[in-house]
Amino acid sequence: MRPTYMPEILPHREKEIKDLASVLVPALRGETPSNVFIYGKTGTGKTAVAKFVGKELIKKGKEKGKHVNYIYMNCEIVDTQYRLLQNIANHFIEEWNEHVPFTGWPTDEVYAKVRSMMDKDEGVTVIVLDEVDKLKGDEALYTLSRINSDLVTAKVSIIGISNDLKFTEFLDPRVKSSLGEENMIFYPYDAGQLQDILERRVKMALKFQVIDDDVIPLCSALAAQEHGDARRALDLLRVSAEIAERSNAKRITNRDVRVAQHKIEIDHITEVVRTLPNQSKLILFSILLINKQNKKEGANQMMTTGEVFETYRDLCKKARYDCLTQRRITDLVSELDMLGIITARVISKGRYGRTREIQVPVSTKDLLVVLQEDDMFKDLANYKTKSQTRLTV
DNA sequence: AATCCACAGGAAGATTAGGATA
DNA sequence: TATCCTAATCTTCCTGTGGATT
Repeated sequence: MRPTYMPEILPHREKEIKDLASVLVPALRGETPSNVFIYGKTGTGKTAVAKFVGKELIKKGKEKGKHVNYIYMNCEIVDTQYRLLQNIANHFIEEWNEHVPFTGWPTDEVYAKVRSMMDKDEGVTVIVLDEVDKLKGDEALYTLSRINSDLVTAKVSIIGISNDLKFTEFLDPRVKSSLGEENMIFYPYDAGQLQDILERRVKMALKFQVIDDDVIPLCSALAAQEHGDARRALDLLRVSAEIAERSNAKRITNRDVRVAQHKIEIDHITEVVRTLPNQSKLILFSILLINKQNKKEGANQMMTTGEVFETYRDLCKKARYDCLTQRRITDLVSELDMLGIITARVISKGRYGRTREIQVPVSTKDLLVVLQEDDMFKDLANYKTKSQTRLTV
């Protein structure tokens, strides 16, 4: 049930598979397939379909005695033009016993190498660029899109995959028209389809009857609410199973799913917090401190931008850290709000001004622990807010 | 109805980091 | 390696405002 597992059958994506296959089919006749652009939110099966069709293509190619190359690359990892070309070159290395080093060669020489290797290979090459929007600079795409005109015998077609619908808007028009010969959109799964996917997976992964009847519908419903993300649904089920297993339960129940969802959410927020820039961390730390103290005093659980800024400034002084202006804090606070770590909405307290009312919805303890992983907060752990010091003095 | 608090949040310019280029 | 460019970050200065209070 891990996200890396690639099933043999992709339920409810038959049409997409057929569409993509029919675009790529000319490759089996030795012709150049159109370039394709695939859009779709996360967990809608873009990558899975692309890989699946690729595998089929190679298989069918072997049957028919046609040689087809299929290169899959994730542009989040292979994110520069050089690495892209190098990766393509590497694909041919085994066959031709050539060698391209990780670094050192000028990019155009690698390009020339790729070209000559492809021509020697004489086949059709399908290049899949997953998450193309992560690629740095559109130069790389431009190079690839015009590679066909530089080739003599070989043929190349490109499949671009992105979850950003607006991605092509910022692209060079030439690249845009050449890449977007065919467009495909993957729509999110609905709750029923997710349920079906889960059921099939469960049959393979879990023993019979270890799962309560309402668990799968619940997982699918929760995931469907969240943009119909199949990966999310599977994660939910897997984590539920792990939770049930850990507590030595015989069956996975409804409650495990609820716990699992909470855990996934916490994990997600924790990860976001961990990768926050330092200034934002400091601000969050201030908010948490005030929150903690308010709770202790039984005061109401909200605070204003002014209070946060005051505490933040003191913390900066203590930690000998550069202090930003309140204007900037305003923006960073609303950024934290957008990330879903805190809730901040503008309210008016009438005569007493207009401010943001800031609240911390998730467990303060978890977040404090995460923040204190950072050395910066070691010294600040025992810091007391103004009003608290006043109390002790 | 008028006042006025405590900020929100826009505009424009300064500073800075990182990457490209010569 | 030095220099230039760009985007992101941050500051300064500013006007705007919802509604409890006067």
